[in-house]
Order: sequence, then structure tokens, then C-alpha cells
Amino acid sequence: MSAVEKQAVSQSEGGSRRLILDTAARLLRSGGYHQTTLREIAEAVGIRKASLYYHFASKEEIVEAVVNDGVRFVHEAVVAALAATESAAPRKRLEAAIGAHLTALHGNSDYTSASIKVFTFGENPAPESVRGVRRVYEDVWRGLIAELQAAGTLSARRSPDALRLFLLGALNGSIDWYRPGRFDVAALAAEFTALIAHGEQGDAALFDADASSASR
Amino acid sequence: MSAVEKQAVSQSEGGSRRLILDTAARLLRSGGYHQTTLREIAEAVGIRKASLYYHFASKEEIVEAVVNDGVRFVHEAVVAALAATESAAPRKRLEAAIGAHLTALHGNSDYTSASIKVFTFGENPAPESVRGVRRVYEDVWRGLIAELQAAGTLSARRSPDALRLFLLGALNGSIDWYRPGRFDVAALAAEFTALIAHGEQGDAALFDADASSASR
DNA sequence: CCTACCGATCGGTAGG
DNA sequence: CCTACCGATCGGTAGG
Repeated sequence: MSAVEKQAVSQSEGGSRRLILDTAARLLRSGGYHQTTLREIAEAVGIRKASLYYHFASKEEIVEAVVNDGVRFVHEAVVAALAATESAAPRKRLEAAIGAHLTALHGNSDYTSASIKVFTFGENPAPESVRGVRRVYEDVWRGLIAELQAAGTLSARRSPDALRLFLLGALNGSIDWYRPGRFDVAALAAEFTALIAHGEQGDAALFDADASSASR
Repeated sequence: MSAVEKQAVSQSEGGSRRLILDTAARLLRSGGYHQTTLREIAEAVGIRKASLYYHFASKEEIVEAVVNDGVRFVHEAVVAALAATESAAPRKRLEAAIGAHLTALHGNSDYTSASIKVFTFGENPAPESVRGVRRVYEDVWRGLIAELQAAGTLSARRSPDALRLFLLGALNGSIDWYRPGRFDVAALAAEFTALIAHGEQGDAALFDADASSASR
């Protein structure tokens, strides 16, 4: 079976849905909702625009699928990072969660950054499914922040809501300035953790590695 | 001269340029670049769409004017806040600057939030004038952060770039969640200041007022 | 998954 | 600041 035949088969077998979403995610990441057209998506995929309607009912449905997948992606990454540091120091868990969030945003997948881009510049009220998926992810941070405030890693005197909104805002804001090479994600996660976490004296070792690369 | 006559005169005398920009700012704030059309702007102003071209050469020119004014507006507000607290404690100066930035974003003017909305979701590379105006504003924060790190209010061990990007990202991110009534700007400024500034013991009085209103 | 088509709307221009 | 107009492009549909 030739590569062309294989592609034809894989498309007819349903892989084309994923291919459409991958492409849409990439275009939405850089162009946002209105700048991204169905024609662009179709052309990049290699089909006709009308054929998109064989897989999806509307542009909104495509965008919604990308946005939800993007939130689920970062959600799973952060949950995994917390599971992997289950018995580590609270501060390490925070750093791991921040690192996972930043990696989801700036790694190889376009879904999460597309999600932020589209949602942030959300002209229309986000569909209910999007708000639900997002809230579930935010709950992970609510839980983590409560844990860290109880442990004293984050000040118990601060509003948990303000903490979460401030931190997630700062992390998501990195899509506007983050460029690989200027910062690397691990160094950035360590910097951001140190910015809001107590017990700075504990990060002397981190600092040597951090600051030199993060202020490069 | 009545208020209505005054308005009519100011419009016929060239106030229409300002009126167009005010209207564009309001629409750009809620809709972003692509969602905001010249027809909408013209209709809201009460003229024909083609007449916009009597005042501006293109949509881009209108948007650019709004965005630059928005950055200048927040810039002036922060500079004024710093001037007003010139001899105050460094921490108070930080709080004043944060409060001024938040007030510019969430106060009565639409320009700054339109600026953030359009710039953030900046599909196209921002025009040179926009990048210049923005950089001048960022320099205010560079200076303040250096001052605060020297004073020990912000940790000198943190990257100044990371501090600035983190803080401004968090502040600008508030356009996605801030609603008057849930938080008030002054309480929010105090919370955010406490989140990143040292010397937390000093803010016991603030806290009593803060947390109760900020976590409402 | 395709060809062919549609009404709506976009930013912008001509000419006054 | 207006009327009148334009080519381009949008998301979406018909019918296969």
C-alpha cells in the first residue's frame, strides 16, 4: 500500500477528524477565532471546505472541540505532574504544576495555546461545555492552592481566588511573550514558583541554575 | 450654551475624531479586532461607514490610534500614581502603581482594555508605533522593579524580566475575569501587592479590609 | 468527500 | 460628510 493510499485509508477511517482538529488548533493558536477561516483549515488539510461539514456541523463545533481538548490536555498534564510529585515537598509540587502548565502551553501541542487564545479573546460567551471543562481544570488549582496554603508554602492570609486568578493569569499571559530560547520552561517555572512561594532560603541551589538562564 | 449644543459644536468642530475613537475603543474592548467592523463603529457614531474615511485612512489606523491611546492612558495613570507616592514606602508605591494599572483597565475608559484585547490577541505583528509606545510604558515598570528590588521590597534574587512579565501578565489577565462587585480594584491591588512583595507582617491592617471584600 | 452555488458582509473607493 | 458601488471573502447548503 502506497503512502497516498495509506493516507486515503486513514482519512476514510476517521483519522481525518483528528487531522482537521490538529490543523485547526495550529491555525487558531496563531490567528484566533475570526482570523482562522474554514477555507484555510480545509486547504491545509488537503480537502475542500465543504467537506469539513461531513465531519463537523459548523465552525463553532470545530473550535469548541479544539478548545476543550486544549483544556483537557493541560489538565491531564498538571494532574500527572502532581501525581508524580505526590510525596515531594509542597513547593516542588507547585513548581511541577506550574512547569506542566507552561509545557502544555509552549510544548509541541497547539491545543492549549489555541484554547487560551480563543477563550481569552472570547467575544461570544463561551459555550457551556467549554466553561464546564475549564472549571474542572480550575478545580485542580483550587485544591492545590488550598493544600499549599495549609502547608504554609503559600500565605494563608491571601485570598485563594486572588492567588489562583493571579497565577493562572500570569501563566497564560506567557503566550504573548514566551519564545523558546529566551527562557526555558523549567527555569521559568522555578522563577515563578519562587515569586509566589514562601521559604525563599530553600531555593539557593535552584537560583544558581535559574537566574542565569532566565535572564539571558 | 446647553450641553447638547456644546456636544453638537464639539462634534462639528472635529470632536468627531474623538467620538469615533471612543466608540471604536468600546467596541474593540468587547469584540476585538475582527469582530469590530467599520459599519458598527459608523452606526454607533451616527454617520455612514464611508465617512470614517474622511477622518482615517483605514481600519488599521483607527485601531492603532485606540491602542496607542490606551497604552498612553495607563502609562500616565501609573506615572501619576508614582509621583503621588514619591516619598512613601516602596511597598506603597508598588501598590499604587498596581492600583493605577487596574483602574485604567477597569475604570470608565475603554481604551486600555481595548488595547490589551487587541494587542494580546495580536494576529498580525503589532505596528512599530504600538510596540514603541508599549515599550515606553514597560520601562516605567522596569524602573519601578529595579527600585523595589534595591529596596528589598521585591527579591533581588528574582529575574527582573520574569517579575515584570509575571506581574503585568497577571494584571492584564484580569480583563478576563474582573467584574466590578466581585472584587474592588483597591482591594485587588492590595492582594496582588501582598502576593509578590516582601514584609508581609506589615500588612495586617490591610488584610482585615482586603480578604473580606476580595473573597466575597 | 466533491462540485457548484448562495446570501451576507467585509474593508475600501469613486465622485461629489 | 453623503450616495452608490465594488471585488473579495465569509460560513454554510444542495445535491450528489
